[in-house]
Amino acid sequence: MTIGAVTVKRPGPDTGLGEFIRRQRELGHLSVRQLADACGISNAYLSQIERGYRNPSSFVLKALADGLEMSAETLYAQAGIIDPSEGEAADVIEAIRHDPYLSARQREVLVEMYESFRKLNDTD
Amino acid sequence: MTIGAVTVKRPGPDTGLGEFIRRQRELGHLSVRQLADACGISNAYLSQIERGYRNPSSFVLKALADGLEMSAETLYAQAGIIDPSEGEAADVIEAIRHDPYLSARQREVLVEMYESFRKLNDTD
DNA sequence: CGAGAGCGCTTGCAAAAGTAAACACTTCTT
DNA sequence: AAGAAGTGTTTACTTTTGCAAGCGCTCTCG
Repeated sequence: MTIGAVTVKRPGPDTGLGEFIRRQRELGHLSVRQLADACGISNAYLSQIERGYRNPSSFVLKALADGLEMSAETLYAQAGIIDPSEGEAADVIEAIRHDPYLSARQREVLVEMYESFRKLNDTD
Repeated sequence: MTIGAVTVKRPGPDTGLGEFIRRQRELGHLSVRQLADACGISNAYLSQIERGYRNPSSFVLKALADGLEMSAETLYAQAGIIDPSEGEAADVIEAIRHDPYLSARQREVLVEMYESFRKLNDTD
């Protein structure tokens, strides 16, 4: 929320998961209603989740992972619901480097594209 | 439940998860109260979960996984909350899909590029 | 200037989660 | 036999989830 020139952090308790969801949604250029519809939940509820006022059930979490087109595990790790060590978020660059079916040139292209995406997201 | 000589399946809807939890609990020789205490939930509630009358939140599910000393993933897979295949192969696609810093669209682009590379290499 | 459509957010309520305190039953002890 | 302590289950209750409907705001279009 913005008041005057200052962005104020809202009170909602423990917004770790909510902020993560919001960031993912914004990266996908989706409105609250669009993502909520895609997940089959109400926009009101999604808004509350993102600001940490509601604590989604496992089913809603699953729907959110699907709606965000991401692994449910990644979302659960963010929610602190599984240990990050379980189903470790594998490093993309490492995986590309170790893939025996790619050429050196192809590996280079993929890594560069991945890194440029990451850089783009930083400046959003 | 047993009536006469016949074991009758109780009405509770969709007992897949509940039956799994009960089996695991019995394998560990724990009573309902013991497991419930270990999980920080009420014994009444655990009883209801096992018989499919309640639908535990993600936090309760996590607590149950801990109480049963099993991977949360395994339990979530049983609950139908994650795809059982998730979290196994740490190949490039998995790594991309797990990366929390990419947008859905970016993940899609990277996966498509990777797959087209693989396809190209097949016909060599 | 309206009118309409989009945005995120608030409110009030129905439905479900989750608990405390019982119940009925078995088993072991005195 | 009576009591204590264990088992799983039921009931009555409070709290939280999740939604429909609306609010206030901004932006675009005729």
